[in-house]
Amino acid sequence: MIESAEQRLSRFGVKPTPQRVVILEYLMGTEDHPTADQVMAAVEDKLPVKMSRATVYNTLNTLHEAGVIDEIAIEAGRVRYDANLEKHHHFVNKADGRIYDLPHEVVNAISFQLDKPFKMEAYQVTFYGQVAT
Amino acid sequence: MIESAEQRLSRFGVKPTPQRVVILEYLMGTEDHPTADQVMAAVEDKLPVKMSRATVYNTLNTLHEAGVIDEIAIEAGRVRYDANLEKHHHFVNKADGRIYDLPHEVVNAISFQLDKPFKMEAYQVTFYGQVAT
DNA sequence: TACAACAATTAGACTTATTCTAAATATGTA
DNA sequence: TACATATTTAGAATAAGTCTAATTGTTGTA
Repeated sequence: MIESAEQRLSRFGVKPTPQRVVILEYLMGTEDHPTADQVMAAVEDKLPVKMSRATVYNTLNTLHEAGVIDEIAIEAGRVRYDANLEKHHHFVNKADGRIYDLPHEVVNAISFQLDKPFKMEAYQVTFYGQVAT
Repeated sequence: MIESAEQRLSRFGVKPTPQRVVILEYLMGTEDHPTADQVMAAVEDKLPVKMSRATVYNTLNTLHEAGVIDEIAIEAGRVRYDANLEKHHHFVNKADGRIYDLPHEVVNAISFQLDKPFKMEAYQVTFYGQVAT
């Protein structure tokens, strides 16, 4: 059974206000990794009253801090958001900068050695290349 | 023998103006991954006349487009620059966002399978965690 | 139900990073 | 030298994101 936006918010202890639900629903329903601007455009008509820019940014930050969504900084100059909480990697299309999620299993095995001062908690592989159309 | 900034610029077919040399020298001489602002502060006194903000940004873009330096977008909101052209990976210190270069060999082996539309040209591993002080 | 206490949202001003513009300088070549 | 081209410049403009202070919504308790 697929989790609803409300359920996900409750699971992370974030009160499900209409604004938060609408934004999270959008993020959970897209394969893209939208910027704050794109989120704002997408939810414009989803509530009786257009929500303010501050609310969109506040909400994205709140959701990110609570662990409900991920922030992606791969591209210069803007942050993108990702509701896919499964461990995964990214593929960046050099042609247009589009970012694709890759299931965690595309990396079958990785072995590395981090010495002395580095204590690794997580890692992520970013692939760059072309996506055949 | 270590390559000078001038030599590197010529190697990439970029005319070595004083401004470009000064900026590249700074980047080649630091382990950090400075932002445009940090570059600007660092080169402030290196030429008889303080160079303009536009020049710093222009130069960083020119160098990046020519392949002389890398752009790093790991952190939200600002771009960092890296004159280390060796293949390498990154370690992000969760505490302060500081980015460390890791030699390419810390990843001994990686095996992955990218199917259908993805044609990989490069990959990079980003590690997140703590750096012991 | 009524109210205090707190949480969330809002418009718009503000900040910060970066780009643009048009003029001024420098450089290279005939 | 003289012209074309490339580079640098100051400052205005843009874009992404944050802050402020006021307003609205929600919750728990008497």
